[in-house]
Amino acid sequence: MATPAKPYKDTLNLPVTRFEMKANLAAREPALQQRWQSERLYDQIRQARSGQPRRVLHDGPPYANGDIHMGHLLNKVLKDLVVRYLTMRGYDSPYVPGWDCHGLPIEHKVVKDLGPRAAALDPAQIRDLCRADALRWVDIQRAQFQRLGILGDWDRPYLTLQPRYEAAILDVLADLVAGGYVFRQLKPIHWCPHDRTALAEAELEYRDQSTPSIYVNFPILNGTPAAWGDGPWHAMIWTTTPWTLPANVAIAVHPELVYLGIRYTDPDSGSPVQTILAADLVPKVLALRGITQFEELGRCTGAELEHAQYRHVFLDRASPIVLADYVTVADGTGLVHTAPGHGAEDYRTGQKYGLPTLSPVDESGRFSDEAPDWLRGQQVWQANPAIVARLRELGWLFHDTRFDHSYPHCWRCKKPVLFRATAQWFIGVDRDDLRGRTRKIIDDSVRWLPAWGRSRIGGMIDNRPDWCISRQRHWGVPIPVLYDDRTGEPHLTPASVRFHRDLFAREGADAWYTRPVDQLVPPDLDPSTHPIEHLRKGTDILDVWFESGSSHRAVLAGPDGLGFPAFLYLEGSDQHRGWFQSSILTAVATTGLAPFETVLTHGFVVDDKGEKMSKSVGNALSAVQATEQYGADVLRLYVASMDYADDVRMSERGIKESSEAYRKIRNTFRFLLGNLADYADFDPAAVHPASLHPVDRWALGLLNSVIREATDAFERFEFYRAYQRIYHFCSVELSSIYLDVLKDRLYAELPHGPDRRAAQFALARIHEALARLLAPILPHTCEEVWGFLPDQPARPSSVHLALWPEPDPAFDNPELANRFARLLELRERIFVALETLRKDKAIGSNQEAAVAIRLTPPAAAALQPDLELLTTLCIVSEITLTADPAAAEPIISATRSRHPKCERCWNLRPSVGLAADHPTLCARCVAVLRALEASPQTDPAASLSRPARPSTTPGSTPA
RNA sequence: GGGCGCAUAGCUCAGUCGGCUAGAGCGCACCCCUGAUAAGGGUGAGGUCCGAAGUUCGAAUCUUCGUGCGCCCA
Repeated sequence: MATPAKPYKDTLNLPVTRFEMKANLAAREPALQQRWQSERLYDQIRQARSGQPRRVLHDGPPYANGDIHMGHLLNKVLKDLVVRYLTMRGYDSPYVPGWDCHGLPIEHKVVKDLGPRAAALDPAQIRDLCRADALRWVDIQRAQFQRLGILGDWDRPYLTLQPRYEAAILDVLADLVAGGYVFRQLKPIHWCPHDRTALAEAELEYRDQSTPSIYVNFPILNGTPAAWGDGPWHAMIWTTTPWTLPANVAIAVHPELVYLGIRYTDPDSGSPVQTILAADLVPKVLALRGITQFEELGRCTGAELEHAQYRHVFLDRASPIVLADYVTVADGTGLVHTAPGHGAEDYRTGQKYGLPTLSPVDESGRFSDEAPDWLRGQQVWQANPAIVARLRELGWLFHDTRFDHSYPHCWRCKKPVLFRATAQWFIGVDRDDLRGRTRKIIDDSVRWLPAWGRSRIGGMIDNRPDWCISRQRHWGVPIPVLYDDRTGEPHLTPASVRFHRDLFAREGADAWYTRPVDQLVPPDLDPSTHPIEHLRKGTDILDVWFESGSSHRAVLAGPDGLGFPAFLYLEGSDQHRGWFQSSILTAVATTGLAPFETVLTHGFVVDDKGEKMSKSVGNALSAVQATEQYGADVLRLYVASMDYADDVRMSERGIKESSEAYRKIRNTFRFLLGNLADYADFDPAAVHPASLHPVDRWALGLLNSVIREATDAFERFEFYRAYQRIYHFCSVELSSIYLDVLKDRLYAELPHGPDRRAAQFALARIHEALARLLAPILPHTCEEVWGFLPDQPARPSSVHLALWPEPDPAFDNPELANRFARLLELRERIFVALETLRKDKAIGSNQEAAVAIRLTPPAAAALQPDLELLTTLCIVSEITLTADPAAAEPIISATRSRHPKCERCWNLRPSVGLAADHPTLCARCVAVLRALEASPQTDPAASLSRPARPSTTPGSTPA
């Protein structure tokens, strides 16, 4: 290939490598992943780390539904960075991925797809369809995670639908029952009277509806401020659901709102009425009846009305006025009719004040026997007029009109739903002071990263209500309760739950649906008092948060577990409310310990404007598509580059920028490899430390600091710090300084000579350390690079079996580092001078320049010994130094060198032309050529193309 | 509406205890090289440190109140 014009080019040691500049990750990564799989890399790593100290990152299970999105990508890549780092640090760090397989979204979708046919299927058949759907998504998501290069036990994941997992859930439940935490209580839920079924929030469709709107005066018995004078006083409420009035047990006011006690004259009867209204609403409410005049008899805050008593408008019942901060003056009267059996907020208030939860409505939406005679059997909607008429007749009705508002309807039959109290199962968070004990463990025994995670989850634990663990669905783990249909009495004991646990372990939770009752009777249920013919199976399943919250039992605990507690849980910050909380509650209640030592959270993926990604807005990036287009390593680098403690901005442009950074790193590796192709020919140990140039020792000292800082960053899970440091090293310290400076030595010196070998020694060490440092972030690229390193007996076959790099104290040299810092500062000033020269077209490359520096005499004396080093660092032909007392600041001037240019090394040297046999070369190049001619074994072409590893780089044939 | 957070250059990040003209890399513009070549090198332009008020000799940094955005709850 040598052109006659440049015969000397063939005598240079130019870079040679088969490591391609073009990454082609879309094709290369899947091939590598295939290789890892067939070589069973994960198992090899497990074996290699067997017996080492364990550090387990316990995977929080994603929901098995839909393609993975950027949030999954962020989460799983962060986990992988941790696991790979721990593994390289020598820990036994298994990673068992999991999936959350039960729950409403899958069941809802399955039922929806079935349409009318769903009604004909029994629960077991629905469950079969749900299982098939969940498993299908597990397979899809598994492939998508693997495509990202996530290292884990993908052949043996944990699934919440596995019998062994379902058994573990009941194991936890049994312990909670034994601990006295589990109880049954009425709670209002959305209920469709047409379909006679419970509905989840996600199954409601809100649409506008016209309802009654009535204002009712409740007679107050006592408790109004004394200054307001004698009664009779009233409290005026507003409601759009008259049918819930039979369940009224309180009237809620806002503690800080101002209320007025007023007297107005009823336009119909002409008699005066004294009632209470929120001050802001008095004129508006009175205007409904055309009343413009009223008398203010007193005012007070809502807080002063607390505990006042009133009498129900048509029942013989006294109830209190209570405080609730959700009361507003947006609508109504500022006094809220409260029926805990018919509303979520009302229920919470009822719990707070110990009020009864009344719900005299049956499953078809008719008033039950608990309702007054005159309502019994009526559909609640149809009873509204009767109730209004009764209020009018009794004189309590202030006003009656209509109101249009958004009201929930059933997704299936499209009819309005109601809130109806039903018996639900709970975990009492105040039983045995579970709340307080959990709070103490949160405060004292868990490390939260970032630290505010503690106050976040702590506040949630402090304020959370009892945990309702029952759901009226089919796709989940049944609460194994047997009811006596004569009394409704439930049987749920530690022994009974453990009996069903063992059954589920053998047959899965399906047994509950497929086996007849007589095969489900636990040994502690006495058939003489509870005859089998009177037993019926409970139809509730467990809250899926209870399932995933039991993963510490299913995956960590026990002889086959990964180890309890886990070293780390790592999820999005929404899990303070979700998985972290359900996990710590169940773990504290059953073991007294937190299931994790450290909890690390990340923010959410948002778009380039910082707003959340959503399909409907159209700003969501596809994780699957991005991986295909740019490659997993590019996206992994992107994730590693950002501080994930806060929200993480991701955009197409960001990925492109990450892609650029990737190319820079890849090219740095490529240059290193290109200059190490013949490195296998000699023993690095044979390179004498004294042969290293100062710049080599400087670079190796820098490498030490890179290793230390990256290690420190990984230890703190601050991957972006490691990224910034490593990237800066590649881009600035290597590419633009060290490697640039090294080119003359690498290309022009004798191939096996000490100067070139010294450089290669440094490059090899840098290369190896970089490959390891970047292996967690760029597992594919580093594995590829690893295959190009010269073979050594001690090196593992995969970089992922290798250990994390260690700094070599022999290269720590602060004095040298300081010297270089000063020289590099001077170098920058020189470059500014060269730039002027270049603009003037006086020079092209730095090699053509001659630099003159004037310094004060002491400064000049200090620089003198490093003058040659500075010349090398600047890649100029010569630098002259003059002492000048006037040069307070360095005075730098540059010209084109007057020496001729060496045709081989392109330096401008006075020695060019001195040798008669090589009239266009400098003395150094002449000497190198003569040495090459004298030593027959050094054929640079053959040497440079020798493959580093025969297996991956088949030898090229010397020309 | 409440709880927990975040806000420094177009992007990703530094900025110690309150103390120099607020830094780096990328990107961008311009230039060089053509022996890392769909590479490589250089120079340069980019900042209302989210806003306002306060504390202080001095605030990106501390305090308060806002604004925007996120998660969770209502």
